[in-house]
Parts: sequence; structure tokens; C-alpha cells
Amino acid sequence: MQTISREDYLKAILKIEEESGSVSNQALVEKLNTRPASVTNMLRTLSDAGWVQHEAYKAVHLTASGKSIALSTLRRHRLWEVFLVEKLDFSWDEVHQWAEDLEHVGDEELTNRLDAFLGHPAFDPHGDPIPTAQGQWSDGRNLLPASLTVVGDRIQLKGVVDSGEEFLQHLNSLDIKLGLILEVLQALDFDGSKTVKWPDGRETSLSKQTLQNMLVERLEFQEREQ
Amino acid sequence: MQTISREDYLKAILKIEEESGSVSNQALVEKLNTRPASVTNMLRTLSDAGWVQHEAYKAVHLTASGKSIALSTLRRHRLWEVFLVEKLDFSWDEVHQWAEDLEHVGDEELTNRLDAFLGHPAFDPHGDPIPTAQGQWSDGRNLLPASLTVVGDRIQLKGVVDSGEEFLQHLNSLDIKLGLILEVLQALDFDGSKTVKWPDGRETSLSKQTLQNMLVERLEFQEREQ
DNA sequence: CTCCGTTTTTAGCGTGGTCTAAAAAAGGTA
DNA sequence: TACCTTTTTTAGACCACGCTAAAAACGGAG
Ligand SMILES: [Mn+2]
Ligand SMILES: [Mn+2]
Ligand SMILES: [Mn+2]
Ligand SMILES: [Mn+2]
Repeated sequence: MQTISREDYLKAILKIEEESGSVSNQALVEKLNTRPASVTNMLRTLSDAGWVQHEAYKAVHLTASGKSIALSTLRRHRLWEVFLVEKLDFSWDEVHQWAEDLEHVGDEELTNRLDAFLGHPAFDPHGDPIPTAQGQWSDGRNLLPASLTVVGDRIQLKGVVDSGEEFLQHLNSLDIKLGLILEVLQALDFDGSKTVKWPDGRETSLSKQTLQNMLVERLEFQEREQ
Repeated sequence: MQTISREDYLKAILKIEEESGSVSNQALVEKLNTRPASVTNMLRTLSDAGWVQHEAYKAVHLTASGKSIALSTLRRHRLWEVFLVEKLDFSWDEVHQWAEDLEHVGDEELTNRLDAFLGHPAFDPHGDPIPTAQGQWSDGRNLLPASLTVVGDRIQLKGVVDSGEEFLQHLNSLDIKLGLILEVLQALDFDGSKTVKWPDGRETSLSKQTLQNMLVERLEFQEREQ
């Protein structure tokens, strides 16, 4: 049977697989902020339920049914995040904690109604794609870290690599939000920082670390016109 | 520390106190569909936390802090019910199960934002009053069970005594919704049933049991005009 | 006051999940 | 290959919360 903890583990496995290809116990320890023994223990449970495939000392793999649970949990998580930002006016650094609870509430029917109410959003407030009801990943975008842009690029912020509270609050303090359009004015080789120009003409320097965590789209010419 | 189970118990104690004045273990067994030993056990926990006052074999009493937790849980429950009905188009018999989970999510800030988003509703989809952020009960209404109405009354459904799924689905099947205005045409003494007239002219007979569970307001003359 | 049915508590167990500490396995380096 | 560090598993404990069965207390009727 599904529990909050089991859904959290399955979701974490899905994300780690997505990020790094292979899922170790250690990676789960870090992602879930737990202890190795707890991970081993839960993997036994998930394996018995037929949601993961796991041999001792080997990498973890989601089964089809495990992946399906993970995807619908992730779908609920991201839809509730959209709800909290769009309808309740929370900022993107405040929503994760509540979505972590809300993702465990509701069935498919409720989720689909929420999805419809929100206008079938494709991305969550951090720019992460929202799986469809059929468990499809809709991420066909071509994003690059802002650290890889060059002088002269006009770029739009479409996502973040690290959606931890600390980094998001850092972006908040710089007044950087999803959808923001910047122009790269200058790039310093020695520390990887870049100077960017805001829509209002203001100029700021962004550190290499900040730029690496910002996922942007390079704007084409016709898009500049709209 | 607050847990889902503890919040459910506190809420149940509040409601039983409201309904019948005094809270016995037995009443909690019935309300929470659990066993006497579980109740005794939890009362020890709640008492240790300072949320209830309980001496063996005596009635249970909420402390100020316990009542505060119970009220905010009830507030969240009823606000989420409004959300599910008003925004996601669920019917009133479908919302309780999800509200039972949602009521455990969010802090005061989130609750107040939800409240504002919903337009500060005073009543939930079953006609029950929603406690304010300050923990006030806003129920100054003068409702009576429809069983006590007399021939000639024009009445409006404002609440239900029993908001269990079964009864609500029964009302659904009769096409009876909150806010519905009916006129009492006939009352049969021998079985307590009454014949009522719908706004569209249709006439139906309602059983004594059904009428006893419908809380209505007798409409004054000037209200008939609007 | 004594009985007896009801309510409540106690005792003991089960389940799901966490943790620490220690043992075992893995895997890279000398 | 042998060693050493890291990773994973095992062993054993703990906590929250449910349950059953039996004991104890309560409270009304005779
Ligand atoms: Mn979660
Ligand atoms: Mn997100
Ligand atoms: Mn609940
Ligand atoms: Mn309700």
C-alpha cells in the first residue's frame, strides 16, 4: 500500500535517475536527508511491493508500476506548486515545503480537476516540467545554463538547476524571476561572472555559481519583437 | 508535536463537545471508528502534551491550546471543502474524504491566503460555519430541522445535520442542494413525511428521516421578494 | 448493598518507519 | 594481491499508533 514515505522514496528515485542515470543508496541518503540503514530498509519494502528492482549492493531501478506512482506523485507536487504560486500568491521559494505534503493528497480525478482549474500548466514555478495524466514528460525545451551564454545574447530565464530554498531566496533578493529577460553585456573569464542588463536598463554582475544554476533560453530574433 | 492522528482526535473532541456537551471515550470510539484501547492510549498522549484534561473514567476536556489546534484544523477542513466544491466542482458528498487529508496541510499563513482566495466564506458546502482566523464561531443563524416546519412555510436549505456520504448522496439523488427553496404543501402526521414544492413547480414527498436531517431557514416576507 | 451490564483501562502484541553501531562487501590504489 | 576507504547491510532499539483480550471501575436496578 502507498504511504507518504514510500511515495517520497519513489519520487526521489525517479529524480536521481533523471539527474544522474544511476541510483545509489548514498544518493537517496542525501536526497531524502536520511540514514543508510533507513534506505536499505525501505528498499526492501519497495522491492516487496514490486515498485523497485534491487539486488544487494547494486543500483536501484524503478519498475513500471513504481515509475507510475513516482510520476503521479511528482505531477501532484508540481501542480500544487503552481496552485500555491498562481492562486495563493506565494513566491517560488515558499511552495516546496507545502507541496511536499500536498503531493500525497488526492486521487487521479482530483489531480485532473486541479490541472484543469490551473489551465493545464506545462511547467511548475521552478520551470520543471509537469508530467501529464498519462505520465508523459513534456520537456522538449532546449535550455542551457546561463554560464554558457556569450556576450550579446538575449536570454530568458526558464528554469533553475537547484530549486532549494537558499538559492531561490538568493534569486529573489536579486529580483530575478522566471520569465525574466536579460542581455549579456560582459563576461569575465577569471571568475566566470557576467554583467547583465535588465529590461529597465539596470546593470548587475552575476556570479559563476548563480549563472550555472539558471536555465535559460537564447531568444531568437522574431521573439525579440513580441 | 502535532500529528495527523492527534489533530483528528482534537477535532473530534471539539465536535462532540459541541454536539452533546460532554465527551466520553465511547463517543470518540464511534466518531473516529476506532477501539476503546486506542482512545485511552491517545488521551494519555494528548494529556501529556497539555491539549486535553483527562482523569481516568471521567469526561475529556480540551485545554485552551488543544481547542486552538482543533479549531484551526476544523477551519482548514472546511476551507478546503469550499475549495473543492467552488473551484474544482466536486459535489458536497465527495469532498469530505479529501478534506480529511488536506486539513493537516499548511500553516496559518497558507490557511489565511486560501481563505482570502475563496472570498472569506462563512460556511462550508454542508452549511457548517467556518471558524475565523481568531477561532471564532460565526454561527448566529437560526436554523431548524425541516421536520419542524408547517404547511405554508417557505424554507431554504442552509445546512444538514448528518453530512455523511450516504445521506448527502440521497439528497443528491433528490436533486436537493444547499440554498434550495421549497414550500411545504402538506404534512402527514402518521409517518412525519411532508410534500414540498420545488421552484419549478414539481412536487415531491420527503420522509421524516430526510426532513430531520435538513436544516432550514424560514424565509421572511421581504426575502421572498428578492 | 449486591449484582450485572457497560465503559474504560491495562497488558501485550503488530506494523511502519526511524535511528545507531557494528559487520560485511565493494572497489580503487599501492 | 593486499590494503584501506567508502558504501551497504545487518542487528537491535525506539517511537507512534493501531489492535485484541482480559481486568478493573462505574453506575443503575433490584
Ligand atoms: Mn512528500
Ligand atoms: Mn518545483
Ligand atoms: Mn483528518
Ligand atoms: Mn463539511
